Amino acid sequence: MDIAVHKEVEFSVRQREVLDAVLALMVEHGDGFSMAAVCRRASCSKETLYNWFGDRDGLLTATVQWQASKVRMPGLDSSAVSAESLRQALRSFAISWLEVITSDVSAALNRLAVSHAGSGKGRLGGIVLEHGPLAMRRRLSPIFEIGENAGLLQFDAIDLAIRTFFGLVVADWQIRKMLGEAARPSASGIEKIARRAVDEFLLLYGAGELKNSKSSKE
Amino acid sequence: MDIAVHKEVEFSVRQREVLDAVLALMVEHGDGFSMAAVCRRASCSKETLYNWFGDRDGLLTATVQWQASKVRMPGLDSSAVSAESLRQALRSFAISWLEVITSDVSAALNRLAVSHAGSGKGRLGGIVLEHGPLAMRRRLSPIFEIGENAGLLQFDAIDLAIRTFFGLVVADWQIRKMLGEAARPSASGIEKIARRAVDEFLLLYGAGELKNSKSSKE
DNA sequence: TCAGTACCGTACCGTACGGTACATAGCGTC
DNA sequence: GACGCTATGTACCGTACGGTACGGTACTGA
Repeated sequence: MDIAVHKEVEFSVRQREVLDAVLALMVEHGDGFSMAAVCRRASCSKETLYNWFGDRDGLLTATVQWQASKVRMPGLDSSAVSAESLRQALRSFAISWLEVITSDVSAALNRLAVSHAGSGKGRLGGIVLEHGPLAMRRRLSPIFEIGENAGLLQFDAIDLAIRTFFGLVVADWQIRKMLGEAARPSASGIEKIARRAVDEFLLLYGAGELKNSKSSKE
Repeated sequence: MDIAVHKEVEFSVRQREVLDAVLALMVEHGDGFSMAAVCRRASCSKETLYNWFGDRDGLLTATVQWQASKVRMPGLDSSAVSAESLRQALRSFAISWLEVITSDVSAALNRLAVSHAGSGKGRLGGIVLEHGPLAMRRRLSPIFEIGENAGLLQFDAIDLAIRTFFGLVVADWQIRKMLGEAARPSASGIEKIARRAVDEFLLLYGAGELKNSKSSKE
């Protein structure tokens, strides 16, 4: 699952400015912006654009990678894991994830990737898949294993448990956001959603003291 | 929630042929097909196309509605509901839903709607949202209420329960499909997924004899 | 001072596409 | 057989966009 190339691309300051301009345009117009519009927005010339990124697809790819490189996810310290720290880790993971997928930038990126995957035009779909659902699985895996080894989680197959976690957290938020339903839950709303999702998840897969223990109000 | 207009549109046989051609093109090329391509595929003239559907957006809208009108979902007879019949209803609902969202046609449609929602171009996003997640909620609602009245289900808020059901069933299948991950679960695979999702759901929201009762192998 | 480099701004080219106009053909009706 | 109706096929127009070319400018380093 980790065979995909994680080419770490470095961009200059100026290039990052350009890519941020592209991100802004994506949020505003989806795929419907021209290279000329990028130049206007970023105050750069077309030639520079083509020198740096090759063609339009290259520019979009770079933009996706640039955005992906910004996203970081919380981890879990394996040395001192307790019922509460595990619950907290899952919860903040869920919060981060919900914040990402309901953000305008992420929605725009996902829209772009999805439509490119449909046109079979490039690797954008693969890249976003790699940095989206698959990255979530990769990052969640060690946390789950730590939990299992500590006797706090119990599952037959880690893949299925992770998928369940994904489903409980994301539910229909992502697809509704992508389909243009404007409202994004507030910060406290997201926290509530995450809390509930984690509680439900632990009802299903918690073990020992985590099972059936309601979340603390902290 | 039911305020949206369900304009039942009738199409002639010939028009349906054209719309099916559009569907096929969508599956193959996403949004990247021309009106001329539609004409070639359907052996009709541009003028006819524009007479019938107004413009490109109208054609796409009609196509989405035509496809949506094809999808039907299983219901539940409220008179004789038992633990087993409710479980079965949920299960076949889950199976139908999974079959729909992992189909190529649905993926193509969702891609289109999603990218149009991003460009703010039309009502496609709203239409698909209406016939997708929101339709699922609408159709699931009465089933849940029947279950609650029969003492088979127990939830604090029906909306949240439905969202949980959605999450457990759909999980990451839809987004991965939309992002171009080719593999679609087999029929028996889908059944397994549905069975597991319903089991998990009933662990969380089942009451009485449904709670903690593992699913029968039927 | 001058060459080299990196970038900006803009004009330009080819093409593809949405949409329109028109000429033509099948077909039912009187 | 003349008519309206509907649909096909094709030729055409305007435009928008991807991509290229080129002149001009600022900076760097010898």
